Amino acid sequence: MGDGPRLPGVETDDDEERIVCHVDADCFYAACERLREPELRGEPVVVGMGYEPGETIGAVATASYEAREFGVESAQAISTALERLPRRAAIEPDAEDHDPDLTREETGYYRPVDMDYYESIAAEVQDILHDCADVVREVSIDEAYLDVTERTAWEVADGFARHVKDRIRREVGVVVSVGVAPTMSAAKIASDFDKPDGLTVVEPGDLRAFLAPLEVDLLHGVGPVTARELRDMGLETAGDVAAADPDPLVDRFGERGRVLYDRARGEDDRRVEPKGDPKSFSRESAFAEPVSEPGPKYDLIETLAAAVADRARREGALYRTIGVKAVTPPYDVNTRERSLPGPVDEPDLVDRIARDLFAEFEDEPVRKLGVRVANLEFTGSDQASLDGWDGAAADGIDERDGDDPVETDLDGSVTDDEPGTDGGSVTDDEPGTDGGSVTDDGSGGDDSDGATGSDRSPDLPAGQTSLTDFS
DNA sequence: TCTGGGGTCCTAGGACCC
DNA sequence: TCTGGGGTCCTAGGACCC
Repeated sequence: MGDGPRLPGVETDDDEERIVCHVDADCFYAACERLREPELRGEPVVVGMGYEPGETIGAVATASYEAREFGVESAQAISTALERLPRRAAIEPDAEDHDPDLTREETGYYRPVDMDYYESIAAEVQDILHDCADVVREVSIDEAYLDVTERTAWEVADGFARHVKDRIRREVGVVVSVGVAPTMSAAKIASDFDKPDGLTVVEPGDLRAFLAPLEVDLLHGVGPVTARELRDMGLETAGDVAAADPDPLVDRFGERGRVLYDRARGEDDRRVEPKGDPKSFSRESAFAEPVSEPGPKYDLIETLAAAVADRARREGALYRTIGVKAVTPPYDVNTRERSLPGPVDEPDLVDRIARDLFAEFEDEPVRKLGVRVANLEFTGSDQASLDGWDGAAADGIDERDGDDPVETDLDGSVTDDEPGTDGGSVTDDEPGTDGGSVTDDGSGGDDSDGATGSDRSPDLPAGQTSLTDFS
C-alpha cells in the first residue's frame, strides 16, 4: 500500500533496500518518574492512570520490571496491583493503610501519570532521534521509527544503534531498546526482542529465519482475538503463517489476512514517513461505578465536550463529525455520531449535539462516557483556497487565525449579527443531509437556536455549502 | 483483569446517485 | 418495475496499539 503502480522489471526507488530502526523506550513513564525521583531507581514503580495517591481507583499505565515481578501488569486495575504489590507508604506506622506485616521488599512506589512531564522528556529524546535520521515517524510518546538507510550500513548497523542508545541514555537518562531491520514491521519486533535495554539487528538475509519461530501474537496487528483464531487454524508461529495458504487467511480476515501473511514472510513495503495530521480528538472518563441518574451523566458530557472542543481549537482543527460513546454494563461500548454539512469550530455545538446523541442512554446505567470530534480539517497554510467566499464568510475564516476564532457564543448568536459564523449555520436545510436534524429538539435551553435557524441570514446556506465543496 | 484513556484502521449495511 | 452495476458517504461496531 502507498506504492504507485510499478512497471514489471523496472527498478524503482521503492525497491531499494532500506534500513529501518525502531526505538522504543523501556517502561517510559516509570523511567521518567525515576528521573526526577532518583530514589525510585531499582525499586518497583507503578504509574497509574486515573490514580490518586492513597486511593485504589485507576489502572496501571506502566509497571517497572521490578513491579512486574509481583504480577503487576499494564492495564491492570490499580486495586489488583495493590493487592499484589502494596504501596511503600503502607509500611509507615502512621499510614492509613498501614500493615505491620509488610516489609520494604514486598512493596513498591505508586505515582499518578504526569503527561506534561513525560512529554517534556520525550521531546528531548525526539531531538536526538531527528539528529540521527533523515526521516522519523513518532508513533507514540515513547516509540519511533527511523529511516537510517543513508546514515549507516548493515555491517555497522549494530554500532549505529548502539550510538543512538548511548546518546539517549547519556543526554536524557532513559533507556531504550532498538531494533534494526529492512522493514518497519520487523524492526518493531526486533526492538521488542531483547527488552529491556535491547539491541537487535536483523539483516535482510536473516529476516525469514528471525521471524519463523515467533509466536503469532508477536506480529504487530495480531491481538488476542486474531491469535486465537490463528491457533484454531493450526497456525502457532509466524513461520506457520508464512508457510500457509494465504487464501483461507484472506477469507477469514479480509485485507488484514493478506497483510498478516506478508508480514509473517518479512514482506512490508511501507516506507518510514512522518506522521500526518490527527484524524480525531476524543476525551473520555469513567465513573467510579455505573451511574443511572441523567444529571451526572450530562454534567460529564458537558465537561468532555468542552475539553474536546478546546483541544480542537488549540490544534487549529475544524471538525465535521461529533460523536459520543457510552459504555454500559457489563462492558458494552455504544457509539453514536452525527456529521454536519461542513466543518466548524463551535464548542456550543459540540455540547448540544453530544447531549442530543447521548439522550438515548440517559436512563441507562453508564460506567464510562466519551465525546469525540472527527473529520478534521486543519486551518492554516491553504486558506487561499477559500478565496471564492464573500466578505462576511471570509472575515469569519480570517478570524480563525487569531486567538478568538470564528465561534460566536450561542446566546449572542440569537441576534444573528454575524452571518458567517453563526451557530445556526449548521441548521441550513441542505437536502439529503442531517443538517436539519442538528437542531432537532435542541436539548431544552437552546430552543432559542430554533429561532436563529428560522430567521437566519440567506447568505448562510450558500457559505456552508461552498465550504463543504471545498472540503 | 471486573475494565483507564487516546488513538487508528477496517468492515458491513444502508442511503443515495448516476 | 423482482431490479444491473459502480461509486461515495454515513453510521455502528470491532480489533488493535500504546
